[in-house]
Formats: sequence, structure tokens, C-alpha cells
Amino acid sequence: MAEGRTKEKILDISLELFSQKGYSAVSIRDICRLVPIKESTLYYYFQNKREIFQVLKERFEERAGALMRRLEKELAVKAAPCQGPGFGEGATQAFFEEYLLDPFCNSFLRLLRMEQGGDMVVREAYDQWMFEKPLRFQEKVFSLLMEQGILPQADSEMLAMQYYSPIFLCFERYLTGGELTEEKKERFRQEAGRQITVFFRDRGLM
Amino acid sequence: MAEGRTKEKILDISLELFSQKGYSAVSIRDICRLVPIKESTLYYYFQNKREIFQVLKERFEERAGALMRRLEKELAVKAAPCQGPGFGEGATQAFFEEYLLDPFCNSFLRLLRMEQGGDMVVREAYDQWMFEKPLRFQEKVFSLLMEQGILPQADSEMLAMQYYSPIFLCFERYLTGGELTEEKKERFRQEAGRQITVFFRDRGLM
Amino acid sequence: MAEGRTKEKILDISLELFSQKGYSAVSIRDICRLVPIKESTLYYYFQNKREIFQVLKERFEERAGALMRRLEKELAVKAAPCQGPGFGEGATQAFFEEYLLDPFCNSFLRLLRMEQGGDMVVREAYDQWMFEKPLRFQEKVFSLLMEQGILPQADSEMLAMQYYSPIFLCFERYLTGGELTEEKKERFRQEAGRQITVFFRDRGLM
Amino acid sequence: MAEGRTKEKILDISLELFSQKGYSAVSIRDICRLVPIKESTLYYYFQNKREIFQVLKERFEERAGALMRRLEKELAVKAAPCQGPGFGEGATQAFFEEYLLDPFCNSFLRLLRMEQGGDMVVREAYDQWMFEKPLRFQEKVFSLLMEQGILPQADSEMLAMQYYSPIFLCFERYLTGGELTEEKKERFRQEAGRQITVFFRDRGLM
DNA sequence: GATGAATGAGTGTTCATTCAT
DNA sequence: TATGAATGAACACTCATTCAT
Repeated sequence: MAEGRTKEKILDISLELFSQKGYSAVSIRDICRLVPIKESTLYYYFQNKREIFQVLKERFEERAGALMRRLEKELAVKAAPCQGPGFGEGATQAFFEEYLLDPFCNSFLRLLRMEQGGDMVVREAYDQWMFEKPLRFQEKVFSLLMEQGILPQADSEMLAMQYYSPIFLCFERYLTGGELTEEKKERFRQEAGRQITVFFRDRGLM
Repeated sequence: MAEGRTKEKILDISLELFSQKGYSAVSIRDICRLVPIKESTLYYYFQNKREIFQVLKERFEERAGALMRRLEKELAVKAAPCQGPGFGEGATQAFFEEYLLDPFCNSFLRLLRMEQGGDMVVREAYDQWMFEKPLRFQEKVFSLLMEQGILPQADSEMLAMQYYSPIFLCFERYLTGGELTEEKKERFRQEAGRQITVFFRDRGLM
Repeated sequence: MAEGRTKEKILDISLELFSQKGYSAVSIRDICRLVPIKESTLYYYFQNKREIFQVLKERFEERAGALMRRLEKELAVKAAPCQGPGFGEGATQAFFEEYLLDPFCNSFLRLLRMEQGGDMVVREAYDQWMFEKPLRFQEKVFSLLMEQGILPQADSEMLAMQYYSPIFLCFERYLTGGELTEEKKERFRQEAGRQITVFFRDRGLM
Repeated sequence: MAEGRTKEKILDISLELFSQKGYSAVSIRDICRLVPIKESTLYYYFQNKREIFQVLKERFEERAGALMRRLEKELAVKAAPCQGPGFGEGATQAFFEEYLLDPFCNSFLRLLRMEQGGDMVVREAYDQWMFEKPLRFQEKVFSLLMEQGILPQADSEMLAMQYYSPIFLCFERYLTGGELTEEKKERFRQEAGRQITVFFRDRGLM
């Protein structure tokens, strides 16, 4: 069999199941039935069930971390010449499409979200990737917009909350239950998009 | 043992455990160990594990429904004579203290939140009690405030989102993991309170 | 079912199997097949496999401890009036029939003997019950015999070794493998008996 | 890798583990982890787990057989001219150092000792190498000593038991649990040595 | 010589649930 | 009201072993 194929398939299926039913509600048997392999084969690739989660977590953090770094870099570049409020849009779109709506990231965020009954480390990861990092990033965006006089001076932390919290609410409401269908994604884009539009309009932009 | 005592204790302990570790991560054994009764005794009071959840759900809906109805009634009464924006405060405080921060309601909301991997009915309940009802209620509040000229005319639905989403974010961030300590409650009150204050100040009130 | 029957049967069968094949070579399934019960039933009576061993150990120590105490008491009583070397015989016979040859004690000693690869506590128990206690007891017997002038003065510790070690060798050789048949028991009685006879004859007694 | 290297290492590590934890408590994984090789590699050298034991057994029997033959030959040679009781000493020392205390032989004897729950052939091997052969050899020694008038006429079989059983007890007590440390070896040498000294002194020698 | 990939049978253990008492 | 006794199905995980490469 082609190298790495099986391991990848285990990870794919595991994430899919975990994000739908929750880590502890998914059995090794469930995973193996769908791969499909024998349970003993799974243990050739992973030491135990927890390790599947760990590997998924590492991959998520790599990927999400790379996205965050990229967005910050783009922010710095674009900010140089005054470009109007538009440059925030790119970031938001990337944040939507490559993070909240991206199948892998979306699934993992859902998994984190459900498993908060478990250990602290999961709770902390969820706090980081769902709250801390997005809010910190948005603060920087608004600070820049204010520096350039595009937005009136204000508390950037508060602004980040006002901008991000409706997005978060829409994420929770439309993107964390059942399968991630194109329908749900579209609904999210519209609802969250409306909130963003109004946010900028209220502040005299766009 | 006094009638009803045991059943209540089963419900109390079940909710406590469910809200901390999630429905499926809590075993009948776990519950009975803490009551304490034998497993077979539990089945004298409940047909199966799911029924414990059902009873909790009914009680929650009774209680939360009563609260919502009460708030709506108070809204109608208070609204009659013009009383300034203050009359919204009472509702918000009651929503905080008797709903999001109330041990029973908080626990059940956490339980709903975690079990969305399960069946649709749970998802719908969560949507109702976490999004639909609070947002609908807030819309009415703002409609009234606008009718009375206290708030400038605007899209009340949008306003409700802008008002409620930071509260929801704070709820998710501070009130859904680990035990519900007084510390966490206070933190929530402050963070969510700040958001509300700014919301009204931005709109020329308070 | 009659009270206590099942638990006792589990213990009986477990000891039998453990003493034949060794603790770790016996599976819960093996035990349950012979009882016969379902595996889940076994866990109604015992928390885990180790607890079966623990209970057997407690029972053995109670029983063997009682025997040792009884023999010591009889020694003190009988020693009072001079009765010739005969009084040692009773002790040896009890030690043979109620300890080394007793089905329960024999099985447990075999179990201890085999499981020395495991934890220290098992090793120590084996050392106590196979070496320390028998040798200490025999020392007391010889001290008494010397006090009464029946045996000439000598190092009682050395004497105990000279008396006990052939018995121990016969035990190891004839009583620790396969089933404990009446044939094997008889062979042990004869071989060990001959050693004892010669021991006393060499020292001018009997 | 140099030919034979890997196979030897598998045998060394297997014996070490077997003698510490027992044959069935050691997994192929355990062995391979320490060699270190992949499990499939082990099956290049051995058909199955049992074969590792078989090879070890053959080597043990070769080695122990050679030792026994050598001791018997030395006995015949030395016995010719009258040399006093000393010629027994050499045999005993060799029996200690090259058999009971020799790392390879000691490990294998421990392995045999633990695995008596298994098949008859193992039990028989244990009986041969732990009881039959040592006792037969000792009988010959004493027969010779008696022929030469060094020891008074007596039942050589009984004498062999009296001589060997304390040694066997010390072996069981001090050399069959945990690792074979220099400390344990020394303790054995002293305890067993004392027994031998007293044995000869009691019979007017040394 | 050595390995990567796979497996069937088995391990100890936990689960929600039943039912006669 | 409450329990003692039992169970079938599932659980995560380990075992010795195979075989194509």
C-alpha cells in the first residue's frame, strides 16, 4: 500500500468522527470500520486513542499558526501605503475561508469545543484559538486603522470584541453542529458578513 | 427515606456531573456512587439514563420559560410610563443572575452545549435557549426603546446581535469550563458589563 | 442463588488455575468459563483481577497465621512436662498436613512461588511463609528440646536449617508441579519423613 | 550487521527478560525494544517465541552438561591418589560459580523454575537440572569419600540430600528473585558455605 | 538481513440495563 | 423503596505471527 496512506486516512476519519460526535463518543472500532482496517492495525500507527488527538492537535496548531503569522505579515505590508479600509477585508476573508470554514480547522475547533469537559490543556487550546488569538489579531488591525486615521481613535480591545463577537456567535450557531454543508457555510458568510458591514457603516466606513 | 428525596438527589448529582464531564462521559455508576445508591435503585426512579436527561430538560424549560415570560411581562409594565433606559437594566441583570449565572440553568446550558454531537433535538434546544429566545427578547426591548424615542430608529435585530453577542462570547469564554466559581461569575459580570456600558454609551445613553 | 456461593466459587477456581498455570497465564475468561459466569459478573464481585489475588492472599495469611499461632501455643503447653522428642512430631505433622499438603495453602504457596517475577510484595510474602516463619518456628522447637536436655546444645538456627531444608527440597520437588494428587502427597510424606527420621537418629533420638 | 550478532543479542535479552519476569510475561515487543529490532526481524531468526526458549534450553543443556561431565572427570582423576576431603571443595566451588551463580545458568534455572505451570517437558528439565543431576553427582562424591575412608560408611543418597538441600534452599531464597547482584551472590556464598562447613565438621572432617 | 504493514484472537475492564426479591 | 445478582455488548488495547518487499 502506498506509503503514509493508511495513517492519513485514520487521521482524516478520526477528525471527522470526533468533530461530529465528540472524542469520547467515538470508538476505535468506529474509526477502523470506516478506514477500513482492523483495530490492531490502528495501533501500528498510533500508540493509543489519545495520540490520534495529539497528532491532530499538532497539525492544527501548525496550520492555524501559519495562517495567523501570514495574516500578521500581510497586515504589516499592506498597511504601509494608505489603502483604505479594504485591507481588513482580505484578512477577514482569509480568517473565514481558511480558518472558521476550512474543513480541517473547522472540525478541529468543533472537537476542541466539545471536549472541554476533559482536561485543562484542551480548554486552554480552545481559549487560545477561539478567543485569544483572533481577538489579539483584530486589535492589531484596528490599531493600524486608527494609526492611519481610517478609524477614529477608540479602545481597540473593545472594538475587537464588537467586531469579533458577532462572528463568533454566528460560528457557534451555524458552524458547530452536524455536518459542515455548503449551505451552512453560505448562511454563515451572509450573517457574519452583514454584521461586519454594519460594523463599518456605523463607524463611517465602507 | 423521605419520598422524592432520592429522585431529587439523583437529578442534582446527574446535572452536576453531566455539566462538568458531558453526558456520555458520565456513567450510571458515577452518579450512583455520589448519591449514594445502588445502580438498580436508580432504575426504580428512571427508566434509563436518557430519562434523567429528559427530566432535567423539562425542568430547565419550565424554569427558563417562566423567567422569559416574567421578563416579557415586566417589560410591558415598565414600558408604559417613560422610564428612561434604566428599565432594560433590570432585565439584563435578571438574565445574568437567574439564567446564565444561575447554577441550575448554567449547568443545563453547558450540558446542552457539550452534547451537540448527539441528536438533533438537543441541538435545537441549544439553539432555542442560547440564541433564538435571548435574541428575540432583546429585539423586543430595543423595539420598545425605539418606540419611546429613547433609542434612535434602527434595525432592532441587528441591535440585538450587537448587544447580545459580546455577552454570549463572555458566557462561552468564562462560564462553560470547569466548575462555576464565584470568581468566574464575577469576571463574567465585569467583562459583559463593560460591553453593555459601551454599547449604550456609543448610542448616546447612560 | 445462595448467598456468597458465586464469590466463593470464583475464588476457588481462580486459586486452582493460578496455582497450576500462574497468575498472569490465567485469564478472566478462563476463570469465568469454569465458574461458570459471564465476565461482567466477575466484576460485580471483584474490582479487578488483582483483587482476586489480594483476597486469596488475605485468606491464606489468616489461615496460615492461625496455624502458626496454634503450633506455637501447643509447643508451649506440651513443653511443660518432659515428654520426650515426640512432641515435635505433632507439630511437623500439622505443618505437613495443614500447610504444605493442605489444598488451599499448597495452592497459594505455589502461586506465590511462581509469581516472583512480579512485584516485591509477592516475593516478600513468599520469603516469609516459605522460609522465615517455618525456620523461626523450628528454631524455637529445637531451643526447647535443648533446654529440656533432649537434644544436645547446638546452634538452633543451624539445626533448623538442617531439619527444614530437606523438607523444603521435597516440597519443591514433589508438590509444586501439576495437580496435587494423593500419590504426590504420599511420596512427599515418605521422602520428607525419611529425612526427619535420619535427622533425629543422627542426633541420638528416636 | 555482523552475522550472528543480532541472533545472539536476541537470545541474551530474551533470557534476561524471561528470567526476570517469566516466559509468558515477556512479549516479543519487549524483547525487540531492547535489542533493538522490529518484531518482524525477530521472525527472520526464530520461527516463533517458543523457539527462542528451545535454543536457550539447548545451550543451557550443552553448557551445564559439559560442566557436569567435567566435574565427574575431575572427580575420577583426583580421587585416585588420596587427597583428603579437599577434592570435594573444588567441585562445590565450580558448582557454585559456574552453575548456580553463573549468569547464564542462573538465569535459565530461574526461567525453568518459573515456567512449571507450562508443559511437562519444562518440569522434567527443572527436575533433572535442579534435583536429579546435582544429587546424583553428590552421591558419587560421597561414595568416593567413603571408599577412601575419608567419610564413615553411610547412605550416600541420604548424605547427598543433607549436603545439597541447604544449598538448594539458599539458592531458592537468595538467587531466584529480582536481579542477580554481586551482593546476593556473596550472601549466597556465605550462607551456603556455612552450611557446608558445618556439614563436614559434624562428620569429623575439616 | 531487515522492515513496513497488516491481522485474528485475545487481554482486562466498563457499560447501561434487567429482574427477582 | 431498595438491592443483590446477573448479563450482553462494547471498550481501549496487546498478543504472536505473517508476508511482500
